[in-house]
Amino acid sequence: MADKDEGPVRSITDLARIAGVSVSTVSRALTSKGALNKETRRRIQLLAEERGFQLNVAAQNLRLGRTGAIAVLLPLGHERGQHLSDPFFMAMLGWLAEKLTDRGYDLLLSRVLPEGDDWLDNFIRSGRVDGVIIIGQSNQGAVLDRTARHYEPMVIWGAYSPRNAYLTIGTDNQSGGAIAAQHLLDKGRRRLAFFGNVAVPEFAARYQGFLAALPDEVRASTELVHAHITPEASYRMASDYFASGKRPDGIFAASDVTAMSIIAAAAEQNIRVPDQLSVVGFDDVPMAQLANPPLTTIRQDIKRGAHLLVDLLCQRLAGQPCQSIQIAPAIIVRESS
Amino acid sequence: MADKDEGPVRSITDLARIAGVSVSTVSRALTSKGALNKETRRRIQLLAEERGFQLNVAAQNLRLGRTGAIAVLLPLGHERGQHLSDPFFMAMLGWLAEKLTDRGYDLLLSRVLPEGDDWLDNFIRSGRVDGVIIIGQSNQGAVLDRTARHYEPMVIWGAYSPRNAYLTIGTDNQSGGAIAAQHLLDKGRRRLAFFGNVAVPEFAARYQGFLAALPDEVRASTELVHAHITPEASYRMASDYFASGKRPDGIFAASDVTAMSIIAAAAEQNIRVPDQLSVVGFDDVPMAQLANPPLTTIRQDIKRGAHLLVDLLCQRLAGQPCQSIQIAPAIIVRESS
DNA sequence: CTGTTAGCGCCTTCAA
DNA sequence: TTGAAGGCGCTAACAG
Repeated sequence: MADKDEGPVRSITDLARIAGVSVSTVSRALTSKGALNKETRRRIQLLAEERGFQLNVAAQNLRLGRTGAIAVLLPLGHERGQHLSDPFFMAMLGWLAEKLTDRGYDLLLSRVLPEGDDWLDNFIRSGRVDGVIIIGQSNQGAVLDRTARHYEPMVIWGAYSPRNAYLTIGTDNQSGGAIAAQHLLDKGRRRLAFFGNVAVPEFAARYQGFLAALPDEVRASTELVHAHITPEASYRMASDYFASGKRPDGIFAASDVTAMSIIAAAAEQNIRVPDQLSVVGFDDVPMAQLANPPLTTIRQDIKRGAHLLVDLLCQRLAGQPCQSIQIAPAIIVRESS
Repeated sequence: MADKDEGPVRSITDLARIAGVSVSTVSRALTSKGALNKETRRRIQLLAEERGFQLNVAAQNLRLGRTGAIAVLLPLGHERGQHLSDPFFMAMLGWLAEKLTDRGYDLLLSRVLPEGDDWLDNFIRSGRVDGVIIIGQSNQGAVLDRTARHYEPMVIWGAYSPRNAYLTIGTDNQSGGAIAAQHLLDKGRRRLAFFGNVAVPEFAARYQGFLAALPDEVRASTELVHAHITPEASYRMASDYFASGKRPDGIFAASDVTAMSIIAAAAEQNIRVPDQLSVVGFDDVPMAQLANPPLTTIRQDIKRGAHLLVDLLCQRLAGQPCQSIQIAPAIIVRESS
């Protein structure tokens, strides 16, 4: 029947010629859309398989007016370091990849150095993706707000604020801070410090929740130490801090990486954790249980967060109404406190 | 001059109408390709900016017969755990993202559960990307070999073997193993063990290099402990191992994550590192210096590796000849040994 | 220097 | 049930 036409099959046109049918028939057979004789469909699908042919996704998408891809953007606004290697983001990225694949989307990964205030609009207008997930609002709240007014399919992982025009999914950072405070108080700690960069909205909320849960006299003496997010910077900051003679008995760190850096710096200066100093982290990254001593930390449910991000984005893409969600954190008590 | 035509500008056709020129003129102006009157070009670029118009990348790519994207694939063949959160891989991904962006490519991230032996061909034939970078050959050597015979633009991060038909970039794992062995010997250690899953070719090479560098009598007593890659699994394995009364004085771990798990398990059973036990890791992930004690490890130059991967892939895309490269590892001595 | 035209590979309406 | 034809947004000959 079919000509034993050799040569590579590059398009439905080729396949149609070989099968002796029209391109539209091939299209219908391979997309399983539209009415088509069962036998014809099977025959063409078989032929395609045999010849190793698959529809060209790019052309398909162009025709359908979509891209089939979702961008995951990491704005590196406040921290220039190797942000992308932060274990928290990485775990998040893993779950996002899985969830987006399940939904039939490709994941386009992009590190962004936000320059000026139209990097986001530019990216969106280039038309490479159908929607955008942004991990961490960094210091780009204004840009996000502006874009959100005219671009729907965008969801941000980060701290919630009723003032934001954009959709967020994120841990309830304030209550996380409060839990950490209560835990340190329960341990009898009274000379406290917070390590973190409060220019990052998420960290600011953790600090605020922490402070708010302390009795006045404790709060008054609580120190704020501006630690950066990379291990190196955190370590140096903690080292200098201890070297200057500061001896708090409880530290709440804005992230597990910072907490582990603090423990390392403390060990070096013979400050015993948890005997002399209790340390509480934030995130519960996989590495936290391998810290020495294993890290007490405020757990963010990363998997759930990733799922919510994708679900919400898909709702937006489907034109359904939806709203920001805060996820309740939980404390994981190990041995560092 | 130009009509003050309102309404959104969705394509070069729209913009051409507004500007009173032809579509090809707009195309030439916006791509900065082809000869064009300087003034005309400026005028159209300005107009585009003003109306917030950018070329549709998807259409552009379709026309040019490319996609502008490179896939980064993670075959999760041998380990079902959260491989994507492995810090080594993450650091690699970060550098790849940066380097590919520099080269004008998008990065398409995909976790792959290799099923059957045509997952790779299927992916490639879907035409979503111009090239493929695969992180870790896992247990998929045969699949990679077969694909490499008919698909050029593919580079693999992993162990080199002259038997492979595919291009690899990777650390010289054997010599890394040898360096670790020499270091432990120098420290006076003689009762040794290797922790790692030797079904993974990279780990097998580390083990092999390790063994080969040992004197016969030490080698004969060296134990192989089959530890998985996730922190949880490694920790459990090390815990059971120590609990069973085993007391080596030197351990070489296939990865930093495993090494840190071993240290955590040792600490729990009051085995002092490095007094009673020297531990050497592999990778030098950022976290390694935060371990307690800070981890002695065989460093892989991840940044250089990522750059080479991208460079090599681009050479392939340009049709230039190229060959596999091994990167020399270096030991970073800290306090765990 | 600029316009006209023919596709890139696919989907879909309309007709047969 | 199937085919013909137009077009998604863009680029690149080829003319003028």
